[in-house]
Amino acid sequence: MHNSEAMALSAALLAAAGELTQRIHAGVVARGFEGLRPAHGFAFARLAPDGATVSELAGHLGVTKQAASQLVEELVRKGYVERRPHPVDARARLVVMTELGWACTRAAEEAAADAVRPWVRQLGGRQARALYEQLLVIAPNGPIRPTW
Amino acid sequence: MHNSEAMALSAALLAAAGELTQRIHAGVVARGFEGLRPAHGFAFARLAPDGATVSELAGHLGVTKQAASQLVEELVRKGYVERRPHPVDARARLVVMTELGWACTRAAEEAAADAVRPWVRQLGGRQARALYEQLLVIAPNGPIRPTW
DNA sequence: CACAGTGGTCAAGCTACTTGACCATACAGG
DNA sequence: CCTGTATGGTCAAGTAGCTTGACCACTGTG
Repeated sequence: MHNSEAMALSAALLAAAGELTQRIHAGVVARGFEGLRPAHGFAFARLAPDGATVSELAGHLGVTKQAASQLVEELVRKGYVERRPHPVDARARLVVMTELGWACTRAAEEAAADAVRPWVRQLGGRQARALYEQLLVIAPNGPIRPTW
Repeated sequence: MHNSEAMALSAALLAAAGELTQRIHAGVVARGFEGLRPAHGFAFARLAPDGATVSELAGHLGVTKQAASQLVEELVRKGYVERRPHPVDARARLVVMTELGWACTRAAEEAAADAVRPWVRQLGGRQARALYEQLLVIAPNGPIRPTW
């Protein structure tokens, strides 16, 4: 694969990621969840299983813990998450999603499905799954960096 | 494809794009081009063939023309591009790359090739090309949005 | 030749991030 | 059992890159 092709692949990857982000965000807004940014969705993805601390969130988002703390504060104010005392570490606070947060996550999943659907139609289900698996191979579970 | 899978695909796509951006940027810096951000590379990609106007650049980057103008001003100050009178429209100014700009672009292509190489090794050349072509299908030539 | 549309820049404001300082708690070593 | 260092979290202030708004130069159509 030549240098120029590598560059073209990068551009295509970035364009696809940007468009997808935009579509999901638009879908979430259309479902009535306002005042949120894509970065909040990435935070939800990390919080969803069992909650997380601010520091873990910061690592996941690729920002400082101060920035993550501000983001959490904003989500608390809007009712999507709440801070609870950490069960085993009295320094830490476990951030968990509220029912509203879960509802927003479900909306995001629906929006993601809507956004991906035309791709599946164009590629076919088999190739769409191949795309997914290829992406998993090359980016196992790295941090998601909302800002470049 | 279920909702949760669509979300996972999105996350994988975003993680891959973010990691790739970071690697290319690091490679460019390592080759001696400092004071640049990834967004500048996306600008170069649009300027490379025949130059472009500020408005075209703004459309490509998904920002206002004021922001694009500031970005161009910065690149001019650092010697990567220069503004020339537009050949057919006296209102417009054609932004073209200098020799330094071309050198930086070549460095970025090398860095992109370095970043993509491990993926090609893991996936195999055949699947890597398939990945590229799948991405072209789903994101033909949309704008690149550096910031979310 | 009037006038709406477009290309570009200047200026001011906003927002999400950063760095720096600080406190509370954890934990390992004397 | 202290003491020193590391870690989790927040407060405060500064910053970078974007936005909106205003404006001028030029285009092109009626």
